[in-house]
Amino acid sequence: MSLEGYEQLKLENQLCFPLYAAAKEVVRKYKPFLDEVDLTYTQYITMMVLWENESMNVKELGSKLYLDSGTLTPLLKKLESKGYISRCRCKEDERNLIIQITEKGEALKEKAAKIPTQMTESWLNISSDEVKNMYHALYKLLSQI
Amino acid sequence: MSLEGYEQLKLENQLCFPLYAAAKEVVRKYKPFLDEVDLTYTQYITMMVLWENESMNVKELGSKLYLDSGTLTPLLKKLESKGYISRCRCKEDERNLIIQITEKGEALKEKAAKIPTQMTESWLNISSDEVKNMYHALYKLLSQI
DNA sequence: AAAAAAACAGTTGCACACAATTCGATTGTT
DNA sequence: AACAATCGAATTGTGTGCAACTGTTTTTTT
Repeated sequence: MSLEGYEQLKLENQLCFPLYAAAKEVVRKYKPFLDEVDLTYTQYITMMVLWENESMNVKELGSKLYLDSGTLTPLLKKLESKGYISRCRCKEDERNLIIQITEKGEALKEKAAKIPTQMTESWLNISSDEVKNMYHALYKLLSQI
Repeated sequence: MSLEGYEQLKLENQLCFPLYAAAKEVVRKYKPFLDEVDLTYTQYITMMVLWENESMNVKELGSKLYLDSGTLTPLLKKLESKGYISRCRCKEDERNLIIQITEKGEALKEKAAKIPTQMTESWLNISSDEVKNMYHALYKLLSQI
């Protein structure tokens, strides 16, 4: 893709744009399913990490999610107010805030388990090879940033 | 990718997550270059559309950018206050707001032309085949949503 | 032990993003 | 012509997302 003059400045010649737009549209596609479990997309991926990990601090959570405390602090308070997680200072090192799933949060896992299936059903037209290739390319890109 | 039980609920088994994370990180990567021309990423892609199209209304702009008036109205006011665009009601149909590039906005194009090159230089490790494949897969995904 | 540096969560300020609603202008229908 | 329906932009409210900064706690240096 080496283009002359202003060609590179065209929206359709940039990889970043479809990446940006597709990410947004996919998140939007999740909304009706997420509404049923009363989670936003960001809250949902946060819960996914916590369903896998008994206990984490904000820093660890942020590095998995590519989010910082500025985003996570209010989001975690919201999840706490919904009763899905608990937030408490680590006794050994008071700088850390330990996030843990509550019973109610654990119970949500069952309802949420349907979501990935519902989503994949809604874009069946993309071949599983394409999904795999995109998946690997995206993780490669992520690792290089 | 047909997985049993809760396997599908793991972050690393979902395509949406690397898509979401990579899009954010790429936008973040743009920031230092965009700072030099005093544009945010969203303002930048808006200007790209306007550099290609003399005159557009908000609706048309939104459909190219996958954005609605709730996002665009304040953003366009900002670009107007910076002097890069003009906003005025269409005389034939007062419902439409016509957006046009100003001379100052046109002049910005030259400075902005460097950005795509600077960006591609910063992730040279991704092969151009991978970029092409990802590009097509993303547009296919977008077209199906 | 005291001072400096680092680590971590929280806060602030700004800029999206989108759903839902409102408002004015235009078009379609009777 | 009068009314209803539609259209396009703007507004409102909520939730991110990030840079920069703050305050507290811990670690490292001196």
